[in-house]
Amino acid sequence: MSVVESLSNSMSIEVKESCEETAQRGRGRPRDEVARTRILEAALEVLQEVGFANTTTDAIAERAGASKATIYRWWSNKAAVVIEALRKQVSRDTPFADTGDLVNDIHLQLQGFVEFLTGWRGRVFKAFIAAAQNDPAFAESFRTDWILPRREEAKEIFERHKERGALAKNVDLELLLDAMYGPIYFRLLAGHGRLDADFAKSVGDMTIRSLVTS
Amino acid sequence: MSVVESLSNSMSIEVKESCEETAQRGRGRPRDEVARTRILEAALEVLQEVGFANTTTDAIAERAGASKATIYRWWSNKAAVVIEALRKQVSRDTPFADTGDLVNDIHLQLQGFVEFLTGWRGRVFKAFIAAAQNDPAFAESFRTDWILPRREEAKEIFERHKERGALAKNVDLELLLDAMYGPIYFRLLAGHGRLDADFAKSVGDMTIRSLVTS
Amino acid sequence: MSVVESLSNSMSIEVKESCEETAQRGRGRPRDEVARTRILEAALEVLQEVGFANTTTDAIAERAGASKATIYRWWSNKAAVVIEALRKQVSRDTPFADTGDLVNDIHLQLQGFVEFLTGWRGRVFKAFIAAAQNDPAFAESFRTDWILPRREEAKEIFERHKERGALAKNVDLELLLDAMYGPIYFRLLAGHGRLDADFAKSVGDMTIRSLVTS
Amino acid sequence: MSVVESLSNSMSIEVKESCEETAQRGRGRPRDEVARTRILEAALEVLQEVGFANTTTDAIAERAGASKATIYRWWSNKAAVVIEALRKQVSRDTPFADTGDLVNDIHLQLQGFVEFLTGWRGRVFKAFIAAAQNDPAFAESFRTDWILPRREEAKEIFERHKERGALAKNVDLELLLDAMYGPIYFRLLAGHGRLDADFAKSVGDMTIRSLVTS
DNA sequence: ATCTAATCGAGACGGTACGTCGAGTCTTCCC
DNA sequence: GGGAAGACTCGACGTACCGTCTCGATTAGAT
Repeated sequence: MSVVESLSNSMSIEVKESCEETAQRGRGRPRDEVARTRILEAALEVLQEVGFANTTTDAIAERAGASKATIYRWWSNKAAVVIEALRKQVSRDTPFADTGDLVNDIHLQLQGFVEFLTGWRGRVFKAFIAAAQNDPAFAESFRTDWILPRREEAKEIFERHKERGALAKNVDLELLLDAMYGPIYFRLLAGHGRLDADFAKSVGDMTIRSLVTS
Repeated sequence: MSVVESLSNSMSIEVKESCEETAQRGRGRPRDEVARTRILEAALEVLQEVGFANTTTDAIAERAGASKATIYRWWSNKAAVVIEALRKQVSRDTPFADTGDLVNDIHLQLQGFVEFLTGWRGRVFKAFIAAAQNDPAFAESFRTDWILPRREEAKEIFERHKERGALAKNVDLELLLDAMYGPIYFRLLAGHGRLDADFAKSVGDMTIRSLVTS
Repeated sequence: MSVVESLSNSMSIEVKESCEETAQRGRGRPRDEVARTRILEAALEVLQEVGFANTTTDAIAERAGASKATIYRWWSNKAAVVIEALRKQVSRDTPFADTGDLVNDIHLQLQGFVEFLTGWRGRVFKAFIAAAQNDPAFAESFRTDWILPRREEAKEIFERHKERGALAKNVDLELLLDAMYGPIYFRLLAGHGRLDADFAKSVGDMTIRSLVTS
Repeated sequence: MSVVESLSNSMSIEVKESCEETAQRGRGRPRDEVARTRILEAALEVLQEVGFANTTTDAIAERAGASKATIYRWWSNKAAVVIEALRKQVSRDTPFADTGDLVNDIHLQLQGFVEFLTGWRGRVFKAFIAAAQNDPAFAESFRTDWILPRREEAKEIFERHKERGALAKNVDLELLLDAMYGPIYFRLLAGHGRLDADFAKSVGDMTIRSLVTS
């Protein structure tokens, strides 16, 4: 069983497909957008079923009813296909809780995130993070499109808690968010312990304790 | 089959056998500990030079002056060798701090870990985590040969702090460790913020605050 | 899976496709007949230089400028390649005589076979037979890829002699072939007597005598 | 599944074990003759069960309750052990038939030989012949100890038939014997057709036909 | 109504690494 | 010093996957 797959994806991945590209269409047969879609769907299915390491381009091609040549014509390598497939799936989860009560917000948010990770989206999300470790361009996208917007959303809410006095002004929000999410990411990726509602509760409690004393 | 090897954290080539090791020594030629050490060292060198993805068992074997068969006799696959090699080095270069002072221990440990992650070993470590997400066998090795032994090491020290009364008896050590390491893993993998001594200090402070109130 | 390939005894690199070959040509890149030829030639060269026991698939692949995968796509194992390579050469250098005269055909064929066995290919052939005794898979290849095709070739010619009336209809061709080749195999393997043109002549004479009276 | 095993047995095989060797016994523990016997018996058993190609020294050692070192101390390689083990088993079969009637003698002899080959001794005999192809020393022994004595025996009987006038004086007995045994050896080793009483009968008939007309 | 060029499915190809297996050697302890 | 146990080096095996390539068949815009 092969373990490594991330050879030379240091180069940027061509994913952008702007609509106006059809304008410059030359003479020949136009790109088959159906095939493209089938390939991405197939990639996601295979990925979910067997994991990244056991995902082969042959398997994707076969399931998509496409040929490997078609895959490699449009994506530079296996990782690029899978990553583009993942990108669409990991887009949205529940918005940050905003009940007006700090303790409640934290607990609800952690509960929701753990729920999101438990289930098939968790598997995909793990693959998503893994992919980001191997490809700088994808890592950038991971931060910009996923991590940062969600942190901004959370920080806005925490800012309101600060204004209400529920949260001390001098609390480092970056650190607070790391304290909340870090342990959950850790268990997700290292798998050394259960990742369930109880754990979410404990992490929330601990986070809150570290705040109250400050 | 994974190779559990939490017997001796001795840093050198000592063939010294502790009492319980003589028990399992039957007849026949004993395991060549020198070869074992050479293999781990070679793995580390290859890892450093060509990166995780380009590390091959043949290269390790050749550099170690050992045969592939010997590698596969003692480690279930390439991943296991590489993981153990790196973990050994960490245990050696960054043993869990044991100064007798809880606060100090936590800070020192986090400083050491962040330092470890800054540099080429950090890149390798990220590759490990990525690989673990993709391949169940690798994930198992990663947990068994890296995560769990390190945690055991830390928990023993915390247990002593509990006995001394520096730490409340009812503290959940698993949770404590997640609180310490989680934020660091998070920044390592998501890259949304700096991963330096200051951050380590902040995480340590926060962890300790959450303990004092409990 | 053994590769039956009794289609074209063409001695060169012709990619010419006969009528029934187009039938099995589906879509996709067609088999590279040049590579196939190169592999068989390389096998023969390696065989000659280092002997059967020291012939490796890697060596054949490298010399042929092919990949091992290609070899194993078309031949079930090393033995099959080597057997086919040698058999092809024999069919080419020593095609079954077809002069129209039965007596002549038999004598020429036995002369050619004895000549073949005298020299390096005789040594290789002995190694083949030895290997066939020890390994069922090899034995199967040896029968399918060597013995049977050669016998079919001969039987076709004998059938024509039957139609011309030179050979009685009730002659058992299997037995006839055993009578011709058996004594030669016997001396080759047991080495109890000379294996030369005189012997071939004598065996031919004796075989013919046994036919005339029948 | 490995096919080849005959690497470097071109060197002569040390088998001689004269009884007076015990006289020159030195200081240490004397050779364990029981172990030697066990090894040879084990070799024969393994050989019969799995064939030469699948016979491993480990398997022999394990079954014999011996160690590989002991095997290699007394035999130069795997072939040497197996050959010595075989040598004793293939020693005797039925003596050449001598009924006074030439036709009868030939048929009886061929029947007996085919019977001998059918059954477990046939398997061993095949391995015996195969071994002779790879080792000159063993080939010599095969000829001297097995082939030639039996041919002499047969020739004596045929000489008496000549004196009685049942056989023409000018018949080449060597050739006659090759005609009788060759086809049987051929089928035994190439396995392209049945090797049974019917075949023996046919070969006998054919041999006799070739004689009568001469 | 062709011609021409880009695209598609299929699948063979060179290459690289994998993990396994067997041969024959060596090292320890036991007798 | 022989023998059992078993770890070691060496080298070939056959497999798997990657990314490239070459076919014949499609599919439009250009001529």
